[in-house]
Amino acid sequence: MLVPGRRVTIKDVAAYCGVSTQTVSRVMNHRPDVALATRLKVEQAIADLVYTPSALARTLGARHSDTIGVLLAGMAYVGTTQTLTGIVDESANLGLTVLIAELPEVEIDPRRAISALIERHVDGIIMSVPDVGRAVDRIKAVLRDGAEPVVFVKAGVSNGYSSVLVDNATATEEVVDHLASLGRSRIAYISGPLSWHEASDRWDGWRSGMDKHGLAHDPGRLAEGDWSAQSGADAMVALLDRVPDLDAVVAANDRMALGAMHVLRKNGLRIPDDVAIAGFDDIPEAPWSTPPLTSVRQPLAEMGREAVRTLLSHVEDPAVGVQTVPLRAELVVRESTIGSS
Amino acid sequence: MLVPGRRVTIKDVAAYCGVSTQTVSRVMNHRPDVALATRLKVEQAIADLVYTPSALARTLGARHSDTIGVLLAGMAYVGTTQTLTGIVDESANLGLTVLIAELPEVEIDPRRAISALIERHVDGIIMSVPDVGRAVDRIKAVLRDGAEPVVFVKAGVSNGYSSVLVDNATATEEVVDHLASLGRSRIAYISGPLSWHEASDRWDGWRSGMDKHGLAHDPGRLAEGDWSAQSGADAMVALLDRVPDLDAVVAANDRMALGAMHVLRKNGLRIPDDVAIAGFDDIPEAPWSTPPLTSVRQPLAEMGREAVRTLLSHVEDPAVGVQTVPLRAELVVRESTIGSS
DNA sequence: GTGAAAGCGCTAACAC
DNA sequence: GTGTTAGCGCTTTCAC
Repeated sequence: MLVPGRRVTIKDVAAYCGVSTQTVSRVMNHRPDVALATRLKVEQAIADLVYTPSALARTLGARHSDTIGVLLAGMAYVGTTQTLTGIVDESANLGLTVLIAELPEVEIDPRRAISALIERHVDGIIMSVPDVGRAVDRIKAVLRDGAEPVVFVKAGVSNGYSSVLVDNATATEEVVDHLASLGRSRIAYISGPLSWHEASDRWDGWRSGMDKHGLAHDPGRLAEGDWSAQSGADAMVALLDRVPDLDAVVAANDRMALGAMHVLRKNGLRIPDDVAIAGFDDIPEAPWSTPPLTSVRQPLAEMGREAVRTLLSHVEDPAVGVQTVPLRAELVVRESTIGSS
Repeated sequence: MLVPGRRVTIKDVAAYCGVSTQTVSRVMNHRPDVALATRLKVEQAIADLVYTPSALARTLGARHSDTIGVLLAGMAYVGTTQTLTGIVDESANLGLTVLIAELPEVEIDPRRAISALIERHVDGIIMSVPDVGRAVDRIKAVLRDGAEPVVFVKAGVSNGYSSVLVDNATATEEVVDHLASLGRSRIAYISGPLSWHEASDRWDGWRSGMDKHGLAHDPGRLAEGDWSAQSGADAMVALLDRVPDLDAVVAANDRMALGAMHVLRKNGLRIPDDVAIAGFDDIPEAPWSTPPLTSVRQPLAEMGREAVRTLLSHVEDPAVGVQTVPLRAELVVRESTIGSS
């Protein structure tokens, strides 16, 4: 009974069962003021005609879309996907649809991507973009003042918008605490690109941790990578050259830690006997490296869920103030720092 | 000059510069039949008012959205993200927007997710869902007959829809060829869940490869995992018990291979001297395991791009026939099979 | 409880 | 070249 090629509309349903389109609309929106007999009749018609309502038309008429936009950058980076999963899950729970706009590269002008979301009448936007260089500033510049509520995830604290994030500095400090408690004192650091806010926060954490324990953290003990395993290996080579007597390494992410472990092993250094090493992210492979890697686990999916809830609070009450939601990261200790037995 | 809270519409722009909405529409769509002076005037007005056209309204009027939908399942699995990146990139190149619907779990009823896409008037849909159990059949059952063009990625060959995929069986056969050429003969296999089409294809490849070289592939040499590293470790334990003299292992993905390597090492077996091992996927960590892991690299991003192009060919010419686009996977040989020097 | 009318923001088809 | 008239499919507002 389908009319191929033509969309089944609310009018078709109305005509099919002899009511007005308004009544069909009421049934679809579960409004109470419809007689039971009518409701049944309409529901049958909807089923018979395989009617799929148009979200576009609904949004246009209703002035809200029940849809939130997500600006994503660097989907290839660890974690982005998990955050997105949290966003999608929680949105489904709350009856929201998620629209995704991807920035192929972090440093690209976000104007078009954000427009794509606004053009589709999203009720609000979650910015899941690493705070690199002026990326977040550029986003803020594009946002029409206050037209749509916005929440940042993993970035952009105290920029005038709400944000959900973990305290990278404190988490890294805890890694240093852990190593210091094990008696390590000559601790080197492999950083991510310092243009990344996350990287510089973690670096801060390493330094304040070292300070706390009265340990040296001169620039000679720092090497900057680009998050890749290869860059971690390169950084390790440089550090071994500059600090031959180091007894521990903290890496700003797990991939760089894996690269560094490779180099340590090549140089005949035993992990953790000679050099202890810890990463950040707790990627799925971390427990399966040789030896299993101590790391910091961020509640990535939970951050996504929290971002949705925070955004919704803004959508429902535009007068609500800026909120900063800090979540705790967790140190996961494995053999790369404590050894096996 | 912004009117806060109210959307700037085409009417505002038209009134602002004293032309009809139609003329504004023409300018926005880069139609040639507009006088240069008028065009300039309108463009200035658009800039002045910070006008963002409504994609919703445009779609409703134009009867096409220039938007394609992607049904995604198992974003946590390796590769899904890369395929999505390819889809997003190529879509941007072709001036298309991508709408994503996520299935939280593979086995969930896809009806709602597909509806969400159709409700938003997508011009076509890419199904990026692993072929598990009856998942693909269920999708086909939901599709309104031929209303929207559909392309499957990494699944669903010869189901009446176009599809883009790699030949998993042949790729796995090449892994066996490689090991056989190295003189390995007692080759065990760690499979993914056999309810997954991809897993059973790879298993087929292992068996036909073993057959080709006259090697035994009895069920005792097969262990089934769930793609996780832990399950690979468990499988390896079982295999060592059943086939104590094995000299090589093929795993259906890299994570299970990592788990298996862990167990081999725990048992004092040297890789690859005693046991060679190969995985599948070539995850970023594969070159950095101990030893670096031989694996099979799929052109995941390219599959995404190809899927977009194939879908577009259907959108542009509804009469075009079903297409099957096979892409080649590539064996990446590393030390886990050939040793270091 | 139900229906009629107007409008959401845009484009297609036709005038001029 | 440009404007006018109808919609696209739905929701709102206000009748009855």
